[in-house]
Amino acid sequence: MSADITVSIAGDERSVPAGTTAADLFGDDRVVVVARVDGQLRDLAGPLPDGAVVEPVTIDSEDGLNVLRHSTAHVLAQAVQQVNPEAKLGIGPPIRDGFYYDFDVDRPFDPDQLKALEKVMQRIINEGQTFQRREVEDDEARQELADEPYKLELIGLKGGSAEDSAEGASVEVGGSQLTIYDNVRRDGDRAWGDLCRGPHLPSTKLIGNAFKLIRSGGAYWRGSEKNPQLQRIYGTAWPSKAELKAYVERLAEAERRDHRKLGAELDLYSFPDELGSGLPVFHPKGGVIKREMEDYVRRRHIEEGFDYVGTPHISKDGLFHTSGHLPYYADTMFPGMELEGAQYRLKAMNCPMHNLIFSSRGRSYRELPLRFFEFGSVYRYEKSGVVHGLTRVRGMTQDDSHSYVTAEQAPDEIKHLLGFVLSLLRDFGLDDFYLELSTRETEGEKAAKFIGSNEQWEEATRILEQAALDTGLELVADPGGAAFYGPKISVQAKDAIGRTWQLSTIQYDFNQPARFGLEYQAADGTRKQPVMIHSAKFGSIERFIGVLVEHYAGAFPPWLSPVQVLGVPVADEFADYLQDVLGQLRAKGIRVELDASDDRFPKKIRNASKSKVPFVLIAGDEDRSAGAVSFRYRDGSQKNGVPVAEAITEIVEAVESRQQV
RNA sequence: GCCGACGUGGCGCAAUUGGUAGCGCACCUGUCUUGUAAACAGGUGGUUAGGGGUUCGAGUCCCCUCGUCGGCUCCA
Repeated sequence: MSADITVSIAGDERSVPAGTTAADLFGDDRVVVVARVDGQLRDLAGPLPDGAVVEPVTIDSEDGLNVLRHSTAHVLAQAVQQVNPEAKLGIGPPIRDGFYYDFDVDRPFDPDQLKALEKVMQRIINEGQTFQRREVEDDEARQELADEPYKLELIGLKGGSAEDSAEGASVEVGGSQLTIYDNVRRDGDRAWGDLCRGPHLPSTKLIGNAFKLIRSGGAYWRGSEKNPQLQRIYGTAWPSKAELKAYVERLAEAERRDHRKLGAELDLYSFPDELGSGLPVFHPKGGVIKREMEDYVRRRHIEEGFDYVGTPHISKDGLFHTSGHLPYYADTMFPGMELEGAQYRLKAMNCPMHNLIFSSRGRSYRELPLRFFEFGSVYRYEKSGVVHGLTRVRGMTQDDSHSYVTAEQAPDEIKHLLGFVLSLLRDFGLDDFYLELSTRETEGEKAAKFIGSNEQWEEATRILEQAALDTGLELVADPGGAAFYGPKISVQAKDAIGRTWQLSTIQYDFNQPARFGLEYQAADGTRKQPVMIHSAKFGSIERFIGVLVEHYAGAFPPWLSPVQVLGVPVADEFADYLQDVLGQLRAKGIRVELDASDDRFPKKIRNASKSKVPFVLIAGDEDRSAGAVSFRYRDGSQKNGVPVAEAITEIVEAVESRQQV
C-alpha cells in the first residue's frame, strides 16, 4: 500500500498514496459533495484509481444539486419506511428544482403525513448518517430486496434498452454493476439501505434544514397507465435555507399570477359550470384583450401575405377520414352526431377545411405560396383530468394558418413563418425563446401512429432543422413529439418569472396534400402536389391570454389593457373637468373610464390600484386651474401637474408603440 | 381516463359531538366627499353544486352525477 499513484486535479498532476479518496483531496471543503472522476460522478469516499482525472463537484453546481436532491429523496424513502415498513419503494430521482420518490402504500399520503415525514427526515438528517456504497451481485441484490417488488423489476431491467426503463430508473440501476447504498449511523449501525447507483452526499448532515416536501399525488409505475398506480411525494432541497426560501417564494409568486385567479379578480373571463368543463366565456374586459390580440394578429397576417378565410365549426366526418385524423384521434374528438344519415363532427382542427378552399378551383404555381389564415374555433374532448384554466380547454380559437407551397419554396416559407411568429411574440412582450424540433418515434408501439415514408420524414425534418438553426436560437430535440402527419418546430417562450410555455408551432406536412389530392399546375404544364405548412402563432388565443395574464401578472401593457386610462377626481367637483380630458382621449381611440362613484378619494385610488389600469389620471383644484392632470402609475409613482396636451401625447404614444409602462 | 383532496350568497372564509346557516369585501340606499391603497350607517342576497339515502332532525354521515384543485397518463 505504500506505492503512490498519480492523479490529475484541475490539470495539476499530483502524486498521492494509493487508496487516497476524493474526500482526502477535497474533504476540508464542505461545499464539495462528490467528485467527477474520469468524467463520472463518484462518491467522495471511493479510492481513486491511478492516473485518474479528478474534479471537485460543488453542491451549488447542477450536478451537485442533483446529488443533494437525490440524497434527500433517499432520506424521504428512509423516513417513509421508518413510519410504514410496509411501504414498497418505487424510484426516487432528482428533477428540476427538487426530487420525488414513488411508494406503493395502502393509503395515499395526506398533507399532515407530509408534515410528519418532514420531521422524521429532519431527525435522520440531524443524525449525520453516511451513505455507504456497496457493490452487490444480481442474486445477492434479489435476495436482499426480496420484499421490494419494484426494485426487483428494475434489477430485471438492468441493461435493457433505455426505452424500456422509466424516467429516473437509470438513477437506481444504471450500468452493469448493481450497488446498494447503506445509510449508516455514527455508531456504525446500518439504519437503512436502498438499491441505487449513486453517487450520494457524504453525509445527510449536508441536507441541513433546506428541504421541504411539496405535495403528493398518484403516479403510474414506470409511467404507463397500464401499470399500477403508486403514490408520489414531491420535495425540494437547496444548498441553503435562504435558497429554499427563495424557491418557496417563487412558487408563491406563481400562485399570485395564476391566470384563473387573476381572471376572476380582473373580471376577464370565467368557466361557468353550466357550459361544461374547459369551456371559457370572455367577459367584456377579457373581450377587449381578445379583440385587441385578434385585430392586431389578423392585420399582421394580412401584411405578411396571408389571406383571411372562414370555416364552420362542424362538418361531416368523412372530411376527417380523408385527413387521417379519424380514426386515429377519434377519442380526442367529440363524438359524432347523426343528421340526415350522415355523421357530423365538431371541428378539432382547421387544416382539412383549408384544404377544401385550396381545392375549390384549379390552382396555378403563380398563386403559390398561397397562405390561408383564420381564427378557427376547434373543439377537443380533452380528458377530464387534464382540463386546466385557459391553458387546456375543450373549446378554443386557433390562430391557424396553412401555407401551400412548391417543394422548392418550403424552406423559405418556413424561415418566413419562423421570423414572423417570433416577431409577433416579441410584439406581445415575450422575447426569451428557444426552439424544439419534434420528430417521430421510430421504434416501439408508438411508431405506428406516424404516417408517411422514411424519406418524406427525413426530408421534412432536415428542412425544419435548417430553418431552426438559421434563427441562431437554441434548438432542443424532441423525439417522438411530432404530429402524426409530419415533424414540427415549436417555439418555447420564457415568461417574466422564468417558466417556459410552448407557443407557436410550425409543421411540415407532406401527408394531407396527398390525402386530399391537392395539386397545382406547374410552369411546365404538369400537375404537381404542393407541400402544406401548418402554423399556429400563439397555439390558441385562449391559452395565450392565460400565458399573458401570468407573464404580466395582470398588469398588461397599455395597448392590451381593457381600460387604459381611469380618471379619478379628487372630489366630485372635478369630475366634469376630468371627463372633458377623458373625452379628448376617447376621441383618439383610448379606452377610458371615469370613477364617478360616491367613494371618497383614497378608496378610489385603492380601487384604481387594484384594477391594474396603466394610467390613472387625477385632477383636483391645482390641476384644473393649471389646465393639467396628474398621473399615478401602477408602481405607485406619480407625476403631477402635467399639461393636458402633454398627458394625452404620453398616453397615445405608449399605446401606439405597444410599450409596457 | 386513473389516484387523492375539495365544493357554503359575486369573491374570500366561519358554523362546538348531526340540532333553526354567520362574517368581511362586493352590491343597493342614505349621509358624506379637495390630493394618492378602505368615510359612516342601514339593507338586499344562500332550498349549503345537483340528485338520492340514513335520521325525529343533515352544510355536517352514506351513494351517484357534475364541477374544481394537486398529481399521473395524454396533448394531432
